Amino acid sequence: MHSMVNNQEAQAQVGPAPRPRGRPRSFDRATALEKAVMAFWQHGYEATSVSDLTRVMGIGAPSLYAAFGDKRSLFEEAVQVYGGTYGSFSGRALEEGPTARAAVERLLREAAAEFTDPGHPYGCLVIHAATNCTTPEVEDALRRQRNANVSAIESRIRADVVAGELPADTDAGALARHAAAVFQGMSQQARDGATREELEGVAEIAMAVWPRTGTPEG
Amino acid sequence: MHSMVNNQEAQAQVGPAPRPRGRPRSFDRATALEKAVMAFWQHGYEATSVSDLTRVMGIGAPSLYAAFGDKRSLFEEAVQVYGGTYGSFSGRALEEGPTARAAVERLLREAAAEFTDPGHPYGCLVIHAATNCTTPEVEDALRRQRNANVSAIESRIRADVVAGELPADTDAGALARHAAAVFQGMSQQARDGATREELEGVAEIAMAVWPRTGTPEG
DNA sequence: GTAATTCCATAGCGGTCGCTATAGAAATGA
DNA sequence: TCATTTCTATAGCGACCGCTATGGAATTAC
Repeated sequence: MHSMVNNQEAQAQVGPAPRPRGRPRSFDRATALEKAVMAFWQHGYEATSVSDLTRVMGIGAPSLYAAFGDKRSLFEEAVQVYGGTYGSFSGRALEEGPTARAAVERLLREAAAEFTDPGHPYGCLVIHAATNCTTPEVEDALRRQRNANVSAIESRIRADVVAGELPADTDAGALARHAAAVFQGMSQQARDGATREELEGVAEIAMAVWPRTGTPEG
Repeated sequence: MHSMVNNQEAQAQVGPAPRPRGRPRSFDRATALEKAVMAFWQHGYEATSVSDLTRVMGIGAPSLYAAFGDKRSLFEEAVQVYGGTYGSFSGRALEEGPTARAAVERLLREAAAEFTDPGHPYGCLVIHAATNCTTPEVEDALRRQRNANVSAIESRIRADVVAGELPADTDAGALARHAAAVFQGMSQQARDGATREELEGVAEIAMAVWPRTGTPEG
């Protein structure tokens, strides 16, 4: 009974959704979740109390637990929403960029804009929301995600090396780690008050380190 | 009576230190403070409870409050100790480097070693210890310190520009912010498990962006 | 030795944490 | 309308938070 998940949410899009008996939920789940994303994004996992969450989500504590399980599940779901919306630009940049260089350049340039967008908290949720966290599982989950992003950049670079787009002696791991460090540093700078233009300057400077071969310009 | 500071610590090195009456403290203040530095460094300000502190410092709560005021004062003192020891390399690098380029190169290279030293927590206390902090004064204090470091790098670069060591059109602010972003990103990477060698690779790549004039090589 | 002083350990303060039992209100199918 | 179902709000659980009053032990000056 304790760890029982509300199977109402679990089985999405199965059949014509037979109207459940009894009183329906009086708040919009997605809207409330979006509010939770913002709270976690701004204050981090632990510094955002359930009391804070119920206030910004506009619901009572029992409703929160009925709809989202517990605080940790809500956070995990919030991270997932973030990754599918505000944070999706990074994956898109790496996938759609014609070259690794173009992909990373787009990654950093869009990060400058995204990290300083006044429409939401500054910086990257994945980078900051689980730092100084007394729940190791939560901290580790986001750490794994960050390291996976580094690996994704490295894979993109490695693909360009084998394709001859980058020199054969390119240190893909180091180059990827450098890009990730700049990315993460930009997020920190955004939190510390840097403007979009300033971060774009950082991105531009960082891109100067890339080796140029393959398509000789001019 | 409440905000009374122990004037025993306040007036240091004034006269031959007349032995205070009563039972002397039975623990070494500096040693206990060092333990607090480590705890705050590893877990951050809020995630380190007074209970954690008394345990690692090996003293009772009343002793802690008598010797250090309150948790926040202890943290501020810990930050000061950090800045004068483990974190002092950054200031030294900027002061002692013959050129801005050499200074930043030394800054990043020593950061790679310092951030991954197995003898203490990874990364930089100033960067991480006050993130996701519900006490704005604490968070702001470290933010100001980080931004002051960016300004220090910028000043060092600007000095080289006026000295002709760097091109006149050098964007000192952007170059400084880039170095700071790499520095902060390296700290994050260290926390996420990057090795010293990996961070040295990042530092080396990052240094490739620097313009070269003044002393033409060869 | 004696009195004065300061240490420290225990125990507990009010407050907040994440979480939940309870029960009344609201919306359902019949 | 009625009985059923599920919502929500209040209130409170035990645990921990930062912090401190109390009192006995330890060390001092005399």
